[in-house]
Amino acid sequence: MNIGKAASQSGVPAKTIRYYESIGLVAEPNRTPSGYRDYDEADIETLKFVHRARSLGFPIRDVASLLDLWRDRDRSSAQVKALTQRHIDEIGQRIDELQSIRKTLMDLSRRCHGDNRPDCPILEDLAAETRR
Amino acid sequence: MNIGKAASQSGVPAKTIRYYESIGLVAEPNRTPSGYRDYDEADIETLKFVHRARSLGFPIRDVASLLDLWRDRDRSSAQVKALTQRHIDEIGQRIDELQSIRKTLMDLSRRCHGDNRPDCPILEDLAAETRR
DNA sequence: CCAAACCTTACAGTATGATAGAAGGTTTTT
DNA sequence: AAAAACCTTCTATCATACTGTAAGGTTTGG
Repeated sequence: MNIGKAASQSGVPAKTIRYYESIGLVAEPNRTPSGYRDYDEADIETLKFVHRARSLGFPIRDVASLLDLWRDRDRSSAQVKALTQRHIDEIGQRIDELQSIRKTLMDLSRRCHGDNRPDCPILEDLAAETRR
Repeated sequence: MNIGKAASQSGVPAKTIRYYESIGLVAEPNRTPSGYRDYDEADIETLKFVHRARSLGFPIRDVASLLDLWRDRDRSSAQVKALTQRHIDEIGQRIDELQSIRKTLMDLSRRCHGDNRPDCPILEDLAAETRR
């Protein structure tokens, strides 16, 4: 299966597959006599795995770890769970941060008339308030 | 006031001040006879404004707009409010996305024993499930 | 008076993860 | 057989926002 087919089967664009190969995230596939990359079913499963892990926001480094664990028949589920928990925690922190920012903005926005007059607490606060 | 002082007063690192100048976000300040950047109080206020807007997650492009509005005595508060609302919406979308990912991960994690056994629904799902 | 601690510009590199384009070879379709 | 649609490698660029480094000039403190 050539890279175009592998791309449509796995959901990972051909360009991105080559990129993943170049950074060592996925192994180099076999080649046809003419030099085309030749993917088998196992390769496609790997690409799908990577695609799903990325879509869940795992950074490339973590995807590499997950792939290693996936392939390691002696892994403990605790290792996988720990990695996942770390990622969950990081996402939680990002959410908290964004919510705090959003709340501040909404407070500011609520106090702004939003009409034709120029006075605006949003700008006033950006200009003067000492926050955090 | 030289750039080091301006940096400590405003909270924006000297390097970053020069960067902001280079992209046109802030104006070029006066120079001393020897060529040093020379900042006055108004410059510092501008830098503080930028610093606060950035800390609220406004992208540089939006900070530029806010600065323009801040300086425009004829602005309408509606313009500022609209810009802020857009930013609030964007943050809301990012939060929703992260929460959805987090929920999926927590569901997976809950089903994983997290012990010494190798079987792990997290990996199984990454390998096989067709999601979204 | 001289060394430390500033400052200057210019260029390159970091982080993160791709994506685009060029030049040229291969396969498939008509 | 020719054209369309692939594929190859290599290099560069995007987005976003800085940060680091080198080479050299200026100011400040003891």
